[in-house]
Amino acid sequence: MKRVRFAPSPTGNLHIGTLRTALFNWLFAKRYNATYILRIEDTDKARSKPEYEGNIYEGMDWMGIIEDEGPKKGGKFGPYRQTERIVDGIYQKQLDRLLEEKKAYYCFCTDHDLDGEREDAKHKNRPYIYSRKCLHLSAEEIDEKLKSDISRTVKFEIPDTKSLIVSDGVRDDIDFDCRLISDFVLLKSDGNPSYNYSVVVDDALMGITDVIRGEDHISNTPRQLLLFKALGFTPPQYHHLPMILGQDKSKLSKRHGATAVTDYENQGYLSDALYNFLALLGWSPTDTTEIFDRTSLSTLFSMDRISKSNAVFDVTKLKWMNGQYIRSLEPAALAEKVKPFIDDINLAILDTYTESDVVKIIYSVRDNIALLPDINGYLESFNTSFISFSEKVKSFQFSDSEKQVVLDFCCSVFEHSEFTSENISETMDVIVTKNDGKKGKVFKPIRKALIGLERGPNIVEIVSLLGKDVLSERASFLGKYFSA
RNA sequence: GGCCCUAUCGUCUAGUGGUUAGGACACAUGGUUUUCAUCCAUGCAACCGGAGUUCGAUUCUCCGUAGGGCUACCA
Repeated sequence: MKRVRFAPSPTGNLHIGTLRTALFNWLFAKRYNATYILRIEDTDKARSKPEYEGNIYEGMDWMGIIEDEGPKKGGKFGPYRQTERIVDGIYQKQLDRLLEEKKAYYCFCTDHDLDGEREDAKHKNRPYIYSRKCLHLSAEEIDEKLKSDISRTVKFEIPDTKSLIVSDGVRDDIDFDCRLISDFVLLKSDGNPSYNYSVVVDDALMGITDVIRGEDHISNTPRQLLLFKALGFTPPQYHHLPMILGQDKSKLSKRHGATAVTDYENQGYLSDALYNFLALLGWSPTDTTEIFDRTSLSTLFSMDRISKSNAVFDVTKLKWMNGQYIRSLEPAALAEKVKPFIDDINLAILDTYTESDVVKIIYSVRDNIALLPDINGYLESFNTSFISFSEKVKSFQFSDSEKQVVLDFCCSVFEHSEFTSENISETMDVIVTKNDGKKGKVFKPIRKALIGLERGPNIVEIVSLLGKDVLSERASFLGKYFSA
């Protein structure tokens, strides 16, 4: 059984790029029947915040990505939060082995020393490699320094290998020259494991078989692979995903506008749409289908169709896709999604209707909506307020023939005992026929006179929902107004 | 600077040693619609450059170029 993990660090709100990584891990799990693990990498004490971890859960929940094992869910390989694993001594235990086997060593160099070496390397146009000053310390020297309160780290000694092959599930084998890689920190001076160290220990101990992550981790991979070997664990298969870029083709970041998943939720995107859209950023099916439900995505997804090149995040297409999803929703489901985005003014309008009419109203304007809050621009037509209506009507000019059409309609429509769409439509048809089949000459004045607006959803729908009472109020007003 | 990855319409992408290089978004035009929107049709638009391999390269190789990533006691 394969095991994959999504390992975000709670140092900010869940990012769209991070979410994509989670999604691909999730899709991999669904497709290849793997266990999906959520691990919180919070070893950066300064930047990690509980509220960010909460934001991650919130985003995962919204997207419907549910972990099989994780901090909240538990599991046999826990704990799943790195700070808790530190307390359990998990990293220390492995570190002792490395120290014992002389694969790692204490380093007492100061920031100042290290910065100097780095500057020197830069000056000489050479890659920075740690001088290994501390590798050659005698046992006595080390003991003495360890007893003092002098700051120390533990570093990994990079083996002198010319060629280290990293196999990647997405691209060809990648060849690294280890002589160009500097010894790096395993244990930070604050006593916490570094990322490159903790990630290896955790992936190893949690039995991770496949690591699916962003391409920005490629250069970390040789270090991690070396650590796997030094610890005697079998490394996972790595798969490096292309990056998501902003419009200017640089790494997607805050300056590109909305990048937090919650931003998209708040703007009125449907999680289904984002899910579908993100899946298509770096993966493509064998045919030209673009709209997938979650189930078919889970079965169609495959690692061998992941692309290698970075992708620009195109909000315009996401917006289009959101519209597609909105239009595919059933009336009740659409109403439920839309309601939280309706503003107070429009809420007041809807309050004058029954629950089932509200659902019909919302459904009647679905073609005009790309983002959920767009609904607010289309509800005015259903305003039953007489004051607001009469004021709007007074701003229009009506010709005599237009007045006649409106009056005709008002007379005929009340012949129906019920205001169903069919009945209203039938009345309309009669009037259109009377006017030489010229629909424009009928629909436009009726909309202006009865609604007080020039645009809006289907007039037949509006009239049937407005109902008899409101319409008779308006009709009698128009009767007086037109003859005045 | 060093190391690594990548390169097809503006964007997301499909694809092949010989194709009219396909689809989607966007854009333009036309149609349907009472209007807006939706929907439908059509159009516009791409193989980064140079060598090499080959009868033939967008496709394979190399070299450039461009973009991206990493180069931390951040993850």
